[in-house]
Amino acid sequence: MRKELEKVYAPKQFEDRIYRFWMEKGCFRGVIDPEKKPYTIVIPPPNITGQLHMGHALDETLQDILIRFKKMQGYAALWVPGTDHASIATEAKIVERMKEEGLTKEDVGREGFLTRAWAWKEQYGGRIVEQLKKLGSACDWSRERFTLDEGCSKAVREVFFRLYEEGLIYRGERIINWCPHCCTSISDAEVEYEEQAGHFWHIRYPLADGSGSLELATTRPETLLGDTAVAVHPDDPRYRHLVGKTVILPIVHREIPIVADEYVDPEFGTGVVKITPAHDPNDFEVGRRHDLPVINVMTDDAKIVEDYPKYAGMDRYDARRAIVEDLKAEGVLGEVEDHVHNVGTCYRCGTTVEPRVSLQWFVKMKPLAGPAIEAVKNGETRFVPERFEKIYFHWLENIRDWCISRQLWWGHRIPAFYCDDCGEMLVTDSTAPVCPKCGKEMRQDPDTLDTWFSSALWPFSTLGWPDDTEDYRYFYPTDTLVTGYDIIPFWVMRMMFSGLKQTGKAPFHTVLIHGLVRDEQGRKMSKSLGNGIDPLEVIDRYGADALRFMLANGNSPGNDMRYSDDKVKAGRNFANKLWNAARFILMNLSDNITEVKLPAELEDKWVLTRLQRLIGEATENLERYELGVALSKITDFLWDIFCDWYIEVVKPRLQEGGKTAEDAQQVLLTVMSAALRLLHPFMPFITEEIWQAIPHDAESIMEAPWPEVDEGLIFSDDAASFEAVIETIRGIRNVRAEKNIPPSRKSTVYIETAEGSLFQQGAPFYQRLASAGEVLIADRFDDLPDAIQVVTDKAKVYLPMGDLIDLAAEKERLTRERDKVVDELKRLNGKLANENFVNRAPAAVVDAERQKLKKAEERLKNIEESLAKL
RNA sequence: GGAGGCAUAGCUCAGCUGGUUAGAGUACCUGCUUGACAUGCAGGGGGUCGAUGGUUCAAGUCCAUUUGUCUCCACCA
Repeated sequence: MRKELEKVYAPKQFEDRIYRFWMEKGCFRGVIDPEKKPYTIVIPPPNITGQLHMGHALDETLQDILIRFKKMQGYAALWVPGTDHASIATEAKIVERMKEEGLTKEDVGREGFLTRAWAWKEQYGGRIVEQLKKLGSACDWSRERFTLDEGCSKAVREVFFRLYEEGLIYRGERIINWCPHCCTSISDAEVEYEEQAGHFWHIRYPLADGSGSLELATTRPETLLGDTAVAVHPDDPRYRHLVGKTVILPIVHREIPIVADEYVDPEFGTGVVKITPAHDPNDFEVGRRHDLPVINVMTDDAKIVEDYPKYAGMDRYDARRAIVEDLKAEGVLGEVEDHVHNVGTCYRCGTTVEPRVSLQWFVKMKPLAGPAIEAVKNGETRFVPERFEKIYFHWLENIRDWCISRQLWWGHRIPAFYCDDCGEMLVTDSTAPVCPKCGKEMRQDPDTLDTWFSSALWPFSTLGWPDDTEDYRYFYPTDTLVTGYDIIPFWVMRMMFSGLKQTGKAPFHTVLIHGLVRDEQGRKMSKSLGNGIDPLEVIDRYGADALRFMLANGNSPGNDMRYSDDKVKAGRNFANKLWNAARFILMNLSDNITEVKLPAELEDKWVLTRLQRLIGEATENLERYELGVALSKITDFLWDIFCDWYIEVVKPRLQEGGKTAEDAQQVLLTVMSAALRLLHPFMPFITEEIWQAIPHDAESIMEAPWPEVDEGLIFSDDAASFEAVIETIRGIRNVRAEKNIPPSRKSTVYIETAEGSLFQQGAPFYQRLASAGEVLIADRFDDLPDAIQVVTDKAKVYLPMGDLIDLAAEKERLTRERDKVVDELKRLNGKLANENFVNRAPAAVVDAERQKLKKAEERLKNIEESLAKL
């Protein structure tokens, strides 16, 4: 059944309705079909704490374009949606909320806390999903997943067991990044560095034998409480003789050794370094090499521990001030320099990270990184654009073991159990194991896993792995992963090594990387700046299609883009244009019009030829992930070729009625139908709404086939002829505009040409499109009145306009044109006279130049003949 | 310290593996109640493609150097 189109393009009136229609029809469902090839994308699962922002909007739009395109191309397309439990972010939210009630985690206990967290998830976790729907995302919601659901949890445990069995997961005391605010360890990838102004305090450590002192410099004097050595370079002549002696640690007055270690740079500072293995990653390594004790001086929330009564309970910065004062009092403080250095901060809360030795679980990375590097090197997986492979390699080649335990409750609990009696440890799927050694009840590790541990399994855990499901067999490996460059190290890399390790296959063959959406001034959109643009507001004002247009148009892979209201408006305007073109066609469409088989007129052949070219090019661009290029070609075609030329040219035929009108209607329908389908991946709502209104086969445009090039509708010569007509019309418009002649003032048009039949076909258009009165065509006109002249390579056009004609000006204008053509001829002749060019350039290029030369020569001849008549 | 991006019309940006006289949107200027659309139509001005050098018959496109700018990584205590 055909529907009417409203007079005004008002996306709000149909976008939600159409989304429901798709849902009810099951258009988004990925259906296993052995006859088809699968095409799978898994969504980068947004955090349940999140709201849709422009970054999501871009990410989802790109995925949606690919899914819709592939589906129309006949693939069994599946887009798996879902959300991420986001352990730190969510836990922080819940803790915050409890704080308002005056409660802490400890007050409610683990069970109570998790109950609250799940309740929160039920209440708010669906928000972002609803927002994705507003965008038009063609996700298979029947397969929606959550990183903490039963299936994902099973996959997580399975991977944990496997890696543990192989010794790739281990528990140990290592130095890790600790966030004193979130009170948990975080991984290297979760640390962000920022420049901070600080100081460089010089401190003298007296030698134990009283023979003097060693001066060193530090940015963190408070850590001296945990110093267990000072180090110098083994070859440093200044200090070599002191190695093996001891110094007295100021304030604490502990005797600590002087060690020699290559790590020390003699050129930097005084060439002496205090070693605090518990609070600095490098010092930790030095400590291991020299078997130094590790003294932790801080609590979980970065306060000084009770072993140092004078500072106990002081926050690390207060302790710093106090210790500096005490050093001064002790007379060991030297120079204090200003110093700018980079400080690690928690990506979540911005708190300065405290490196800290602690007992954590780790994944051994080296054995996993190798295959992940290899898979990209050998092309099993490729990045678009390619340059991001470098970032990927860099991370994997320099990777350290991954700290996966988090001191949080919201997440996948580590399946390890300890016997408090005998110290036995057991990794098991059982929920209440007994100690295999002493038979006692065991206590489960209180920690949970890094959120990214479960995200890393997303491409296969969502498809049923570790079970051998139909989905997994058919849809895995997935095809394209779409994500921002900022999460390559967090996610892409980890999915790669996890997929390769667990499934033996790379989880996807292509990683399509996009950039950030910045604000109009080019700044990163952020909460603190308050410059974020809410995509939902934009959709509310302009429609989802306009927003999607803005995000896809003029954006190329890997590059950042700027949001701007004007760009969204451009999208809305284009939608409006398309809307009105469709309305125009519907107004003029007789019953039982079918798509064209044999185009009748020149303009029909032209527009169909251009359409075939568009189909070929847009398809190729899409296949190469050049989405923005494809969209702008489709837009240009619809607006310039179809609306501004074809529809205008064909209006008189539609008025006339009869066969010629029906022929035109067939072409209008053919072109509209194909162009709608080409545009559909980018602007799904409006294309569906129009699709429903025009005669159509498939019930939904989503089920319509992607257009293919029809060789039978390519008419190169006719198309070229029509271009000549267009050129002439443009020429007439130009001179009329130049002379400010109002359209109401018509003029007889004399066309002097050797190709009379061609221009005869174009004759009706001059009246409509070039304000022509009578049109006369001949090989030669004698005794023409004075006229304005338009000269192309195929014709001389005369516009006798009585009082408007200034012969001297005409002569000048034509002379200028002649000079231009002469210059061009000179250039072309020069090029073609160059033997190197003719011999070495491809024949096609040389031919094209010869064609140009011919055209220019014709044009020059015509101009000169015209001039002669003046 | 290392790596990379970007630099093209006033503004925002396309320009794929080098091949017309470098494009679009927007802004600007001039006309237009052209019965689909003023969210529009027609026309116009505006760029020595950051700089220098090189490769090539041919460079916005490839190479080197350089300037500005942004980002990522490392983090010398």
